[in-house]
Amino acid sequence: MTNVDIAFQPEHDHGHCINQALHDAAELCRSRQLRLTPIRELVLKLIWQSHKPLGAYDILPALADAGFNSAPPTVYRALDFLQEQGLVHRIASLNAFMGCNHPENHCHNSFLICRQCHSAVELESPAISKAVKKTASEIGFAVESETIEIAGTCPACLTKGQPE
Amino acid sequence: MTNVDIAFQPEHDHGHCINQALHDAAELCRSRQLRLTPIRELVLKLIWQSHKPLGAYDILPALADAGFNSAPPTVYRALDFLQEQGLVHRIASLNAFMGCNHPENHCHNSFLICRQCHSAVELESPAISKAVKKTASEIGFAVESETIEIAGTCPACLTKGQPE
DNA sequence: TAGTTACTGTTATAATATAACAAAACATTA
DNA sequence: TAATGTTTTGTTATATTATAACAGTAACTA
Repeated sequence: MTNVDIAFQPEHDHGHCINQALHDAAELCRSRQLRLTPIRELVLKLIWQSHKPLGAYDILPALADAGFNSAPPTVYRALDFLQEQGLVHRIASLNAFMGCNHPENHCHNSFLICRQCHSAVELESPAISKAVKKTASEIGFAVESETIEIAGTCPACLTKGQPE
Repeated sequence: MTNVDIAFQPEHDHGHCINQALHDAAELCRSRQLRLTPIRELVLKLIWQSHKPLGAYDILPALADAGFNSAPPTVYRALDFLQEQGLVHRIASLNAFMGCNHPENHCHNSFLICRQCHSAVELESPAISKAVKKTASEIGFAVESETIEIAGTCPACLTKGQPE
C-alpha cells in the first residue's frame, strides 16, 4: 500500500502522521537554524490535524482558543514561513493549505483533491513531472514552479458511492 | 511554428486572434442557442485584447467606460457564462481569466505563465494529460477537472534576458 | 399579449489576503 | 549584562476577489 492509498483511507493512524510531521519540522528548523515558534508549530499542527486542506480563516479561531492573538496577519505569517520551508503547500484552486510529507527536498508536486470528502493527497508523480518538463522544454519555457491540482473522486468515495 | 510559439511572440497579429475568437464565440453561441449579449461579448473581447490573464476587477472600469453598469456581479456573471461555455479559463494561481482557443471541445488544459512578461498560453499537451490520467487511474482516483499551471520564464523573455 | 424565462441593475456583504507601524522577544557581542 | 540589532508578534486598517439577494427589464414562447 502506497502513501497515497493510506492517505485516502479515513481510518489510518493519522495521529502518527501528525506527530511525525511535527517532529520532522522541528528537526528541519533546527538544522536550518530557524525558529519553529509556538504559533508556527500550532499552525502546522492544525493543518496536519485536518483531514482536508485548511483555509487561513479556519485556523484563526483555533489560534484564539490557544490564547494567541488571532488577526489574519498572524496566521498568514506563519503560513508564509511554513511554505518557505516547504512544510506546507498552498492549494490555489481551494485557497487552502495542507501539510507536505517531504519538506527536505523542494519537489515538484501534484495534488489529488476529492470533491466528495474534501480530502487531498500529494503525489510525487515522476510521470507527470517528466511530461511537464518535456513539454516546457520543447517550447523553450523555463519552469520555475508547478501548480498541478487534480479534482475528482477518491477511491474511498468511489467505493462508498457504489457499494459492492 | 506552433500556436504556442506564436502566442509567446509579442509581435504576432493579435488583432486577428481577437477577431477570430469573437467570431468563433458568436458562432458557438448561435449553435447552442445561447445569447452572446453585448456585456458578454465585451468581456470576452477585453480578455482577448489583454496580452495577459485579466482579473475581474481589471475588467470593470472598461465596462463602465462602455456605458454599462459595472458592479462586480456584472462581470462575474459574464465570466461565469463564458467559462461554462468554455470560452474563457480561470487561472487559479493568478485569480485571472484568459481566452480559450478551442472552446468547441471541453479539453483538459495546461497553462504556461511567464512571471516576467505575465503572458500566458494554453497548452494541449497529450503527454501531460496522459501522465495525469495514468497516475490517477493507478490510484483509483476518478478525475473530473485538472488545474495545471506552470509558472516560469517564456522563450521571448529568456532570449531578452541574455541577449546573444 | 400574457406569462415565463433569462438577463441585468443595485445594494450589501462574504471570503481571502496584505500594508504599515508599534511593541515585544530573542540573539549577539562589547 | 547592558546595549544593540534582528526577528517575531500585536494591532489597526485596508486591499483584493467573489457572492447573496432581490428588484427591474428585456427576450422568448405559447
